[in-house]
Amino acid sequence: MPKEMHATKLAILKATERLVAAHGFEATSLRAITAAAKVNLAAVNYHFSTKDALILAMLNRRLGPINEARLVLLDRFEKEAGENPVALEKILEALFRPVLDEVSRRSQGGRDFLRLLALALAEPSAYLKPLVEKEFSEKTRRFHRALRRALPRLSECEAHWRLHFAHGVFLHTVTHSEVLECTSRGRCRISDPEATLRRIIHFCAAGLRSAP
Amino acid sequence: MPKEMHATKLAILKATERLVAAHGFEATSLRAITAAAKVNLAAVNYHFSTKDALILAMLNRRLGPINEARLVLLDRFEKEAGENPVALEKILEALFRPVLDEVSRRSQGGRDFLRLLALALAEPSAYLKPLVEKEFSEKTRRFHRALRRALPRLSECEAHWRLHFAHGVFLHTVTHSEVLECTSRGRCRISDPEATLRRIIHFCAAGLRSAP
DNA sequence: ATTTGATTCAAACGAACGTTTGAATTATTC
DNA sequence: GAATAATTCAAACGTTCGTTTGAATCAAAT
Repeated sequence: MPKEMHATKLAILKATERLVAAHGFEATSLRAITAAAKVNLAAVNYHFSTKDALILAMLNRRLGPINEARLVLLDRFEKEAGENPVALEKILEALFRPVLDEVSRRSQGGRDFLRLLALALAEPSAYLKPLVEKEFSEKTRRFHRALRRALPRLSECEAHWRLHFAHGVFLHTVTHSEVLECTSRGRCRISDPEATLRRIIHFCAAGLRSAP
Repeated sequence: MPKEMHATKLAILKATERLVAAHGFEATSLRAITAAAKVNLAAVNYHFSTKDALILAMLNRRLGPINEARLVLLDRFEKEAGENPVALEKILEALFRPVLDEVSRRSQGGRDFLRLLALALAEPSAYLKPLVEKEFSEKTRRFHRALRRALPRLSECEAHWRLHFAHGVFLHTVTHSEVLECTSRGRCRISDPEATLRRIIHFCAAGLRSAP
């Protein structure tokens, strides 16, 4: 897909990613984007029709592969487990690792991607709602089922709540890591993704396993 | 303070709260605010100088009392505990209850307030940074100290991480409750604040207590 | 009743926005 | 190499934005 994409289109997407992460959706103008991408202003409307469509294309480019990777990883763990339920820690790893992998894969711009995640979640504009719902709905269903097999004592409702909590731990940790660095006065850093992942999984597993 | 405030100023603040929660900071124009508040457009600049100052005033009006209530509640629990460390569940209650109280106190507009919280956290604009830092820094220090007394086996660094995780559980739960309602297909509702608080505290306490 | 200060108002300011246009340019196809 | 399609470009469109202005209105104090 990226091979077949025009250089202009790709440059616009990359510039959009960087600028939106830094300034937000509304505060990022098409003029700033096209200036950073060194393309003509009208190129945006030519390649993406509208600004909203550009934003959606930019988010989909990143979120699609990540959700796919999550399901692939869960598949692998389920195959490895055979008849047994997948271990709770493995389920959480399948849920969280692909995001952190995406962050560390790209030397720079890793944090940009997390900012976009936080922005898209908080954005009240209606045009992002379908994307967020798609992002959560079908993926969560698979993980919910795996979770219920791993923790059969949990009621269906309780499992939904706790999966929501686990998502909160992860999303808040990675999207607002600067808060942790600030309140700990630099003592805690998120720079090591593997250690961060281990901490998050450990915390969530304990919360998920606790007696209802 | 609200007694001494001019009716115009108050009407602007209330309208701002509602509209910003619905549409975001940038997407909410002063013209929309003043129309909803039934005041003249220039009244905003007269009473608040600038739009940014208006946003800050609106957020401070809500966040200030809540952080105060958190510390007051923690004080009370510490006094009740005497020489002993405050129970972990009490610490978490002091941290989270004041927010949910604020939500249920106002029949309507309760969810508006949570949306504002999520928006302010995600907003990349520089002018909100001081507010977010003030919101977290001094308050977190008090709760961090109480947490270390309750869980002396935790290293200082580990305590910072886990407090950050607990914040994530709470903030994501309340600010994105619609995601939970969607993924659970309506089975889980956040409408009962007391039950929600109990669930969150239970989950976080288990995660915080787990062996390092 | 008059003066003084605070508040409201209609109107306009300049700047920035997303989008459109139509010609110029480049790439592709026959 | 001519014809056709795809892309780029400078310029402008109409709108909306936050802010300012200066007169009008209201309140309080003399």
